[in-house]
Amino acid sequence: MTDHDIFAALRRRTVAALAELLPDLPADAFARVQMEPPRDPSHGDMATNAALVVGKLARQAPPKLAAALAERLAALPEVESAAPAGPGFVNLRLRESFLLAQLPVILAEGERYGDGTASAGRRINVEYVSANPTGPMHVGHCRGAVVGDALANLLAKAGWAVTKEYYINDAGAQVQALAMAAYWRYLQALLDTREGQDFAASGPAPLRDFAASARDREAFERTHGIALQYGGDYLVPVGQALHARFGFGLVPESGGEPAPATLTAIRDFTVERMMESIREDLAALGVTGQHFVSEAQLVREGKLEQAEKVLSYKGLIYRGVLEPPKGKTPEDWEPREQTLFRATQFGDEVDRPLRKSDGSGTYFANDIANHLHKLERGFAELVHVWGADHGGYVKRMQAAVAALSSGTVPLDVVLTQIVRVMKDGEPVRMSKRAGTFVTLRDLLEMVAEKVANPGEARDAVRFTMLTRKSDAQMEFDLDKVVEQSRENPVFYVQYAYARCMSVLRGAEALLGAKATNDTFPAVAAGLAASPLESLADPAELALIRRLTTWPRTVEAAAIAREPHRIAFFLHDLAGDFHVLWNKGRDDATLRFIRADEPEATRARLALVAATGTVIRSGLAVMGVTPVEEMR
RNA sequence: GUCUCCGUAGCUCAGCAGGAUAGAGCACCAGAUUCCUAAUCUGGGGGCCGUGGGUUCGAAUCCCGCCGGGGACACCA
Repeated sequence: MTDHDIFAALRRRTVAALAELLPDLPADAFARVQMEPPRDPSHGDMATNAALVVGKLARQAPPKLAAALAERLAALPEVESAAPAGPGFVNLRLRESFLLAQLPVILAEGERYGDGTASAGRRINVEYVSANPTGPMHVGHCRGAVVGDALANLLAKAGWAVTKEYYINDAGAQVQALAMAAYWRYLQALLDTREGQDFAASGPAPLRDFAASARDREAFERTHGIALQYGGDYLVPVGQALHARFGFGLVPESGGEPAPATLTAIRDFTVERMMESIREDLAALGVTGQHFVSEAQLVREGKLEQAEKVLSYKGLIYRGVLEPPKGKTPEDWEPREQTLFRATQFGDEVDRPLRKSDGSGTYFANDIANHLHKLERGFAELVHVWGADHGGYVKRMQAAVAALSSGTVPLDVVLTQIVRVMKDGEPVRMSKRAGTFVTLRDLLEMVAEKVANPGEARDAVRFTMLTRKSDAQMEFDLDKVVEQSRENPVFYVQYAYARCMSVLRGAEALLGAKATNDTFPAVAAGLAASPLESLADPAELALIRRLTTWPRTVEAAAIAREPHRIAFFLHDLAGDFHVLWNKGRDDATLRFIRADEPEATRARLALVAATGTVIRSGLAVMGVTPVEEMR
């Protein structure tokens, strides 16, 4: 429904009026016409740049055109007055009745208010998190998860048909290294058993020494001639699980390394366990409903070869030797003939290799396969949320998607910057589990220690992660996220909603129902027919004006792929509501519930319910639960 | 060296796909608060939007060059 967006509605009327004034102009001449709230409220409720934008094409002086346009707009039923201003703006003042009429619209539509149709239901694939299944998720993943999830929700609200996706990097060297580390932990688990100890004491010599080396990391690495990449404790339970599942069955018969098939079994088992743990972490964050795509499976299905074929058919693949990167040549650089993709034809700096010297695909090649897979499923737009350290990867991926789709499918990449977790003014670095970084679980637990329940911690984390533009670095202050004060936007917004609920609870007799989160939609809908004429205070009208900007906020944020705007909008909205609440403290006639004025009370309840509706709607996008009561 | 993101009030950050006098919170200053909806409220000071050009009726916003900071830069993912 775009007609609940009164800015869009009046923009259409403006364009129509303009088209009548200037019948010779082509329709696309009005593309840049905007209708927006003016910065300065004294300019009115809305302003349009229409005369400025088309003045040149129409060979008319903007101020003159603005005057003519204003005359027409003033005649509209929604408009109280219209006046040309400045270099060619037209300022509109809306009829109060028209503004007030938006409240029943909001109340009737409920949380659907703000839903968009501009995207016409285009299918969009939003891939996020995609943490390697080699360890626990850390705070960086956490931010990506929250941003991605909120962005997906936002796009869905704005009218896209959204698929949330998680790409599992379960092929390649890193999961091989993971398998070795899990194998090491498995041997350790064996040694912790009676049988294992007996074996280590009296088994066949080479095998015994080999197994016993697992007690010590360095000895294990020496014996196997490898360096363990994943030494974190989180694999200890995996080792135990491997033992429980396979008993002694994974120990190679003659010492030596485990057979490839054994290692594969270990790898699959371990990846599965890691993914389970990641899913648990995501669920704790409230991130669910993702579609999981396995890199290994794409490789097995030959998606890589298919992708190569497509590109090859388009003449975009060749054998060649790359120049060393300028300014910083790796020490072991040597000229090497490789299978290359002509990424430079699509705006990348250099052509990119698709095959390693052993013939297997590079990560990039597999990722191309992943994107072919997406395109085959019919997505019209693709979005990724990546950590900023992958910024250098954006161009080549966009080049690949442009090549595969012949430029018909855009790929947008949202980069999220580093999160520094702060506690008592100091950065928190260490993790009990992973040794080097703060895990997502650590973060949730640290926040949960300070609040009543895990849900509250999840909400605080999600909201806070969205209080910065995603490509700006962020400090996550553990002391502030749970602080109950105006300084904390999470609290500030939640408190506004709680106050809305508090008012509605206080009006139970009048509403004939008790207001709770569950009954809220019915209560709000029931207020849609309230008489509203008594709403006239500037603070009340300011709040209504804010509410009417919700649809355009959703649309703009979705197009810009910037979910943080929802958090800022809610903060502003909460601010308007708190102002009104505070006025009621000074002036009893502005209190929401007035025993002597049932009509005025119903009108204010309608306003309160509309405010609550939009807050709920915004929180839903962010994946945050509204709190109906605060104590 | 190349690419990329960033540079806005003392601090932390917004700035709505170029728009009219650049905003918020904190901090600072000055008031209010026996009653009322105080996990406070009202008001105020404070910025050549890093810098130099360009495009435009109009630039914090778009383009180019500098300065300063983060990140990434052949078979790793």
